[in-house]
Amino acid sequence: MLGKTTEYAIRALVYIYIQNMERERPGFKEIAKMIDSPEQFTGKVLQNLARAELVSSMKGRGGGFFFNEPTNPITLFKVIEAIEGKEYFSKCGFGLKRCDANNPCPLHDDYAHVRDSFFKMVNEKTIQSLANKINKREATLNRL
Amino acid sequence: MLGKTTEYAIRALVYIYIQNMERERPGFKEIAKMIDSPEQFTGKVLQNLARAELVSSMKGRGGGFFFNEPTNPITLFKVIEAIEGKEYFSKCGFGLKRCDANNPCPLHDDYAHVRDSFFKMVNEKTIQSLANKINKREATLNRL
DNA sequence: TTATAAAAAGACATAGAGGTCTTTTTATAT
DNA sequence: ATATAAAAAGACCTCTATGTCTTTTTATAA
Ligand code: FES
Ligand code: FES
Repeated sequence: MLGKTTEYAIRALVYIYIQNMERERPGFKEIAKMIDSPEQFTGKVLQNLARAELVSSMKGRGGGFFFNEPTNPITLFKVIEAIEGKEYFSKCGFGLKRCDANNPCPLHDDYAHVRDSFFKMVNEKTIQSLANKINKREATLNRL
Repeated sequence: MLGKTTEYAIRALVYIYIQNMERERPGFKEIAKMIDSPEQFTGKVLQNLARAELVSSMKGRGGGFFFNEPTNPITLFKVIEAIEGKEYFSKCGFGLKRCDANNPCPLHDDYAHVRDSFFKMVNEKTIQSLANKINKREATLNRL
């Protein structure tokens, strides 16, 4: 459903948050290793996230990526929006120019339901909630 | 969610089915016009669908695309499978190599639910059922 | 104040999706 | 038989997602 870029972004932010809890500021090479993503490309993705102010970074010795605290919870939607664009959850599933409930495509009723539950989910889940699941060993960050 | 190619494919098949009910065998130029898709590319997509035996075609004067009757209902899943590949509904939403409920990613429970309702939908909806909605004027094929 | 370690930046490369153009094949009507 | 109309095929093209390589900037430690 989501592009690889967005997947890397979410996993990277979760890892950064976990490390921040240990008072660490990981760099992109370490992050890429831990989330199993291409190193340089992960750097680029993090640059974009920093520009979008979803994460902070410091250059130089001892630098790396981190969240300013207190951090407002970052929903997955914010990450998706920043990378895939604002229209991601309003497109017609049948491919029409616009989704319009008043002049629907033949898929509209069912598709809109699925799309909206996806939308609901990414608005409920946050980088922080995913990180907590991993810290409680209820879920895994990677499959190395 | 779905690629443009798949969207064209579904709309094209629906249009062909509607025309077949009127004893017509539309060609790809007519189809592309009616579903508002790029002409030549739509031809290619239909070639692939014909190879996958989701539709039949006849060359030569009076030729075009059609369904052999009696046609088994074609689920949207069959179309998606033919174009996007078999893994479309089994991927991990967090980007891990495999989705595994026994060693889940932190998104698994919620993502799998959304993914499975999408899967259920595309297995219930058929080219025929969408075409019928359009014929009953309950939905539109295009937005010209 | 110099060396070092880190992100930022920019140029480039690759693959796949999406799309166009031209030629070939084939069925039908005349 | 010949002209015509249609899909099939194949060679391209373009754009976007994804990914790599090299250089620059900047903060810190020694
Ligand atoms: S009109 Fe197609 S999904 Fe709403
Ligand atoms: S393990 Fe990630 S969705 Fe199932």
